[in-house]
Amino acid sequence: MGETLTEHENQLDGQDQKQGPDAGGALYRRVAADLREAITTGAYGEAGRLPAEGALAERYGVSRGTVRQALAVLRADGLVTSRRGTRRVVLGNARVQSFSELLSFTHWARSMGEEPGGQLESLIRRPADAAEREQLRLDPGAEVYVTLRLRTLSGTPVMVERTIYPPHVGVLVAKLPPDVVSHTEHLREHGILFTDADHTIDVVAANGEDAKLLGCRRGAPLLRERRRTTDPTGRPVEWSQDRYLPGMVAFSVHNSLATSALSRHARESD
Amino acid sequence: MGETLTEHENQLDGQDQKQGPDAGGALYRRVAADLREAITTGAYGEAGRLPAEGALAERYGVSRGTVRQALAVLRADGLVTSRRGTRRVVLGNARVQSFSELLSFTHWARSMGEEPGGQLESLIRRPADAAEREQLRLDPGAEVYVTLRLRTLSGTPVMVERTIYPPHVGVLVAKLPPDVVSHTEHLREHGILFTDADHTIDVVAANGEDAKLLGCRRGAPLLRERRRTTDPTGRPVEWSQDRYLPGMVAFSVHNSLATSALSRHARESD
DNA sequence: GGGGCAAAGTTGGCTGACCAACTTGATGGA
DNA sequence: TCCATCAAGTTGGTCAGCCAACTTTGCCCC
Repeated sequence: MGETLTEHENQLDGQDQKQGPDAGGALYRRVAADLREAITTGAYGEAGRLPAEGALAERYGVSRGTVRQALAVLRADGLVTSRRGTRRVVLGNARVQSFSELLSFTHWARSMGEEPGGQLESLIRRPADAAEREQLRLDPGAEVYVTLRLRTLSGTPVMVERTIYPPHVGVLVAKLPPDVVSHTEHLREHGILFTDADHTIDVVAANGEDAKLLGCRRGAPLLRERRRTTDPTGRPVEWSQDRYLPGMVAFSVHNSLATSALSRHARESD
Repeated sequence: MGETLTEHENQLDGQDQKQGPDAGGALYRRVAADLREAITTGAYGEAGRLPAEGALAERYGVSRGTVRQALAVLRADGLVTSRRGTRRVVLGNARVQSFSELLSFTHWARSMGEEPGGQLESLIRRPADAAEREQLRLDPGAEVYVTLRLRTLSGTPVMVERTIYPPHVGVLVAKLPPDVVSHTEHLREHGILFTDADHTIDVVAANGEDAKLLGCRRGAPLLRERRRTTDPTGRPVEWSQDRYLPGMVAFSVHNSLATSALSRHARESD
């Protein structure tokens, strides 16, 4: 009971417990956000112990179940441990970005204080091949929109992005001016939402096109991320293949016995 | 109400609702396992809708809260969507492996039906440098154990593994014969548990040592995975750097607005 | 001092209940 | 026919309570 925190000590002040404009509307999200803040600023120390669930519940004026929900978020992000019988322990200062920073090159760049750029090299419409129909769950005979873009950070080329869009998304992309930086943002404003994504990360050699755009040798190694994104209803909205120059980017994941989402697997035929 | 499933229709048969020897002890884990089975075998169709939470609760004879806990697992694995107002939809057949398959080269290889091998090239004990003390949370003056191993799949070299162990783990590793395939398994039997891991994935060029062991050119691109693993108490037990030959392996992640754990970030200095 | 043991503290798991927010489909009117 | 409205169905979120399993601490006894 002798714990005295200089901050994070009162019960979610602001707006009479209504949804404040800063934090997420749900109670457990606000508790999670507050605890995350407290942890990353070192309020509990490097490997310190968190207060008990009951104590947190009392402090925030919520039920223990809500606190548990909040802590589950932090556990999934790899911020704290979680085992029966003992208090939670701070694991690390893992800064896990928002979902959008992973999906949108633009958001990611801006969050680092860099200026993102994108130049559309080509946009064509053509019938989908078998693999594309499979990935985007399209009927035989359906068409797809294929874009090729060179992405830059503060002017220097970083990544080549090849994206396949299903028709209902492609028509919107096709209407965009070629110098629009963020397709994702534009699509969101037109009601196309991105909620789930599967990522696969490996290494490939640069082909002629990659080499010309990125200014590297043909055959030079590139970090490749393939991504299939779906909307809230589960409908695929994008199938993209991004190729990064080495040394510019790395991908980070946390996984644990509790919640694992990453998997290593043998590369299937390309 | 007209749903008739040929399987997965009764209430978790076996052992009088006690923890069966096959499934996880917790009730929600068994429900999750059963639903995963049903989904991956296509019982609900490609993009079909799952039964309502209430219906599942009744079917399995558990409360709705338990069903929700089970479904949260599937949602985190990217198997189903989850939005307010409508039934859950099957997202994909994502086969997410167990935590151990990611941490242990041996487990991973065996799960693919390949024969893993490992040859210890060197094992030395020396004072930890600043970075190692930081990663493994060691006191100044502490020593570390450094291993270098060449990993093979069915005889062919695949990966070079450099692992830094803190003293309490290193002493155990040092006692192992040089041809032990799975260090992880051996350590687990001696009470060293692996529960949480942070992974960072990027590309590096092979140095002279890599080239000699893997049989590739110096400067050839390798897929690098750096991993820091901790035990249940949050204490670091390993800091490893694995370098894979390209084309042999890829990493997969699922993330969503609900649960995001992956992050892309600019590469800091090496 | 050391080892075993009991008790307190803490998280995991499960239940039942309630309301809010949202989606979908049907109904009915312009 | 088309559109607005409404009602039913469904998931999200929160609460209170209970017990089990586990860890840690401190006590007692040898």
